[in-house]
Amino acid sequence: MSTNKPAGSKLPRSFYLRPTLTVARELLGKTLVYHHPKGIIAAELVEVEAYIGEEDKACHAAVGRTERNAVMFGNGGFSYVYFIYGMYHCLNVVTEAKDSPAAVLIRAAEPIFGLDIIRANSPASDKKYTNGPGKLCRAFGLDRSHNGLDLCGDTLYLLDTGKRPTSIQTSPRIGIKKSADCPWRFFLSESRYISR
DNA sequence: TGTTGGATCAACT
DNA sequence: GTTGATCCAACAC
Repeated sequence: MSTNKPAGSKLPRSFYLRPTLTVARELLGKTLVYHHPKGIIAAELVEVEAYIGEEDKACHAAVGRTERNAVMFGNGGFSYVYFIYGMYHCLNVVTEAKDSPAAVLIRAAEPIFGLDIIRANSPASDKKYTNGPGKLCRAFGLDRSHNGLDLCGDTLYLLDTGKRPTSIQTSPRIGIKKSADCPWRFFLSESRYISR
């Protein structure tokens, strides 16, 4: 038996308006859903990182509000997608209330739906499609045009499937040079889809 | 108007 | 462990 869409209840705005570290931890095990032009893609989140406010030197909001990071200064529950290193995009979930700039970077996920589309978006040589923020966005077909989407809308959103992960671990964030010692990376230690 | 470096990844040594 | 690919936002001038 097969389904034609992932099951679960969409996370409400109130989920995102809480403290960023709480949101980051609770995002693990949730299902990211994207209504791609070719069909529905979904993956279960297994690795995230928190970027919190203007005090966090690694957070893009540390330089103050700019055109690029403006969405982080808005209300929680929106997408923040940026382009980096000339070839990759990264997907973030904006958290906390307006004027409290913070976000959670989606680093890795386990594909559970729309594998044919993910495969079509990825290089044929690639075996792991979503074990890193750049690869995950490529697999989903996300780019800067998806910046600022309302995650309480019907294009890009997260589902609570009722799953409650038990093996959550923390570590310092990966790939940054500023404030690299903050243990704000959360991941499911038993997952085979973690980055690195 | 020009320069620089980054929340990455893969392919090297 | 190091490096190249390759774009754009931020900042210096």
